[in-house]
This record gives sequence, C-alpha cells and structure tokens, in this order.
Amino acid sequence: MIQYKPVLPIFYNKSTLELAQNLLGCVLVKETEEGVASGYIVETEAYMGPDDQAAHSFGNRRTKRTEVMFDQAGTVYTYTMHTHTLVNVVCAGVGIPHAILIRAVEPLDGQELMGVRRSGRPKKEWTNGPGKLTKALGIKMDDYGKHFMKPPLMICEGWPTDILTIQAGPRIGIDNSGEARDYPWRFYVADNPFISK
DNA sequence: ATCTCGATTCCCT
DNA sequence: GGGAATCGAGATT
Repeated sequence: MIQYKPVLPIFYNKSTLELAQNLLGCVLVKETEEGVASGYIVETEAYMGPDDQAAHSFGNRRTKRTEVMFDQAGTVYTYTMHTHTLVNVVCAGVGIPHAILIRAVEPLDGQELMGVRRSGRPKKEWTNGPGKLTKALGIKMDDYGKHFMKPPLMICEGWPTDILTIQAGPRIGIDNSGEARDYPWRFYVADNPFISK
C-alpha cells in the first residue's frame, strides 16, 4: 500500500506557469468505493483567465461553470466536453481565474481497476489524454469545487522534480483561439510514453 | 425555447 | 488522417 502525502497548500501559491511545471511528477490520487487509483502527472496545460482567449474565463467571464476558477488555488475545476470529464487545478489568487488542465498521467496505483474502466484497452491508452485519465481514475463532475488537499481527489508528492526533463510547446485543441493558440503553455515530461497526441 | 460548437475520443479508411 | 458521436454550457431569440 502506497502512502500518499498531499502537497501543502503553499505549493499552489506560485505563478500559473510555474505551477503547471511543478505539477509534473506529482501524483493524482482518486479514491472511490471500487478502490484507489492514481498516476504521475506527466502533461499539463496552463489557462490564464482574463487575457487568454483559449480559457473559459477569458475576459473574466464568470458563469455557473467557471465560478470555481475564481476560488482559491488548489480548487478542483471539472467540466464536461463531448461526454468526457476533464480535470483542472485552479491556481493564482482568489478572484484571478487561472487553471491548469491535467492532460496525461502515468498509471501507478489501481491498475487493474483502470484496465476495467478503460474497457481492456492496452495500458498505453489508459491515461494518455485528458478525458481518458479521468475515466481511468474515476474522476467525475462530483469532484467539482472540492480541494485537491483532501480526499477523495488529491494531488500528492511524487517524483522529485529535479530528475525530470520538462519540455514546453503550444497547447492542443484550441485552434480557434486567435494568437493564444501559439502560446507555449503546454508542459510535459520528456520521453514519457503516456503523453497525449 | 432554440441554436451553436467544443481544452475529446473512437472507429474507419 | 478524417469524421461521427453526442450533450450541455453559454449565447441568442
């Protein structure tokens, strides 16, 4: 049984781009009645609220869905896209609607459960995409608005960051977002086999 | 009340 | 590499 240590609240207290990189190597843990499933975060994307055309909170757009983006750093922002649930880490200060999308993880705990949830597909395809990893880990809209500090959904200490080679590039799936399309706000662990396409 | 379109995935060619 | 699936949030009427 792996002992999970949630990262301290102060961990979230840094700039969005910095946090997006620091999240790499951390472990995303989800507890459900079926069991615990977890994975190392290997790919993230930063969305910078007011000035980022690709963000749901562009221009400080505040709706029922984006409401939690204005909450404190470390809050869970889930939303549904094409029937898939995507999970984000809210960051920056209260009132500043930034968030970081978790795009891929490397399976750690509960692999049998993940295999079942992913319909017996090859392990490589369990968590190599933002909608896939939520299904494998059992993350749902129920987690919306909670905090990553407490169960059932947590971000815990994982790999030491200094062993990782981090690469950056443009974000994915936002071609209709004007200039923001080209910002290099996607971060991923070099050569990791679970990076999304 | 209705319309549009997507921070995706899967299957098919 | 391309297109359908599929549904709800947000915008419009």
